[in-house]
Amino acid sequence: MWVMSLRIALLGLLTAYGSASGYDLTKAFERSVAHVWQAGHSQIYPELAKMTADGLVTVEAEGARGRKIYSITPEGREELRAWLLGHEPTGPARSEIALQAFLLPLLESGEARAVLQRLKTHMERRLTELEALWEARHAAPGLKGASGVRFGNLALDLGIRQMRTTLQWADDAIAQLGGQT
Amino acid sequence: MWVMSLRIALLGLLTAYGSASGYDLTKAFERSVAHVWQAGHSQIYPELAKMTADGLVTVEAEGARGRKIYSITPEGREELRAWLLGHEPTGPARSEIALQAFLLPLLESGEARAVLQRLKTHMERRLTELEALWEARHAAPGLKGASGVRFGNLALDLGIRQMRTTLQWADDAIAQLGGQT
DNA sequence: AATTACATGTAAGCGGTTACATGATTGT
DNA sequence: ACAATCATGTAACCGCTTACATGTAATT
Repeated sequence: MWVMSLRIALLGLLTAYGSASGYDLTKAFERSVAHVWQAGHSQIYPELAKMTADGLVTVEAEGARGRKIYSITPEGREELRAWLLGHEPTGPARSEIALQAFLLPLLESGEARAVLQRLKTHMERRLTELEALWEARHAAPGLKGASGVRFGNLALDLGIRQMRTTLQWADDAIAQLGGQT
Repeated sequence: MWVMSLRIALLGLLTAYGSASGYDLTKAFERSVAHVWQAGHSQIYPELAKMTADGLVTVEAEGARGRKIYSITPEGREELRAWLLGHEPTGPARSEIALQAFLLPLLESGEARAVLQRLKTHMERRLTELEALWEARHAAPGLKGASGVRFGNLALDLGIRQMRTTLQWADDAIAQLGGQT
């Protein structure tokens, strides 16, 4: 039962925004958490319903177009707090890049180099996106959290660093292959 | 349809080992790929059955205790090759650490620091394990791939680098929090 | 009038985890 | 005899993706 991270992400967003509809949360997901976790509306709506049943959120009001406005309850706040303070991250994230890295020696070195090169191009594009986001955040005022740090900046920093590390790894791997052809 | 990475991992292992039973593959998973991808026997046995039906592997022989020995077919080899050469890695891996990082500003800085510290301890332990594995691999002769590189070394290198990066990030995040208390 | 954006849901199917279930062989 | 390991499978449940389905309000 203790993975349930969609729940946690939603509680986090509700804490940050105060109150929001399922639609708002879906959009907020796309804009922010999406770099770290994905979820579509078809997953979010039923989850909000379950969370309402579990008393973690409530329907505060119903607006135009059937819009339901949710807010977090004290129980929800407690659940979020408990997760943040007590959650032990489970085993290594399953990463397709890592799997590709694992299997790469099965290719001959010329092909392996081509794969790494393609991977690099892909990652460079992503890195540029993340860096642009970073710049934008440091120019415009953002959503503030309890400790005054902008919401999501730490995660963005982590993402950028990991991308750079992976790029460096790809470079070194290519260099190594080159020496063994 | 194009995620299917368990299939790919199994084909990769079968290529490396030549032939193996479902049991062997399950054990091999635990020992090697597990740092990158997890799968239990309850997933592997049915998948091998499906792969047999799809002509990617064949039951080469049946040994003692109902042991079925699988080997890869030319079609299987082709499938693996196509994936390695052609697979575009999809969006960012969903990582629990990253989600925690994202939500961390919702805690007050003392608590956030404690969470980061716990995360660090956890990651330091994992890093030590990975480094021990690295040392072991450089001492003992390992499984060799087509290009002469030891199978899985590239992935292990990537894992170690990412772990170090994440540790550095945690240190810097703690330092930042310290300055804001 | 037509299109876009808002807004909410359900259903099918897949991948993955945990637990259940069974039995043979080897080592102590 | 008993335990551990070998060896294979099934069932229930959950999380996630894709697609289906419906309707309202604002914009052009």
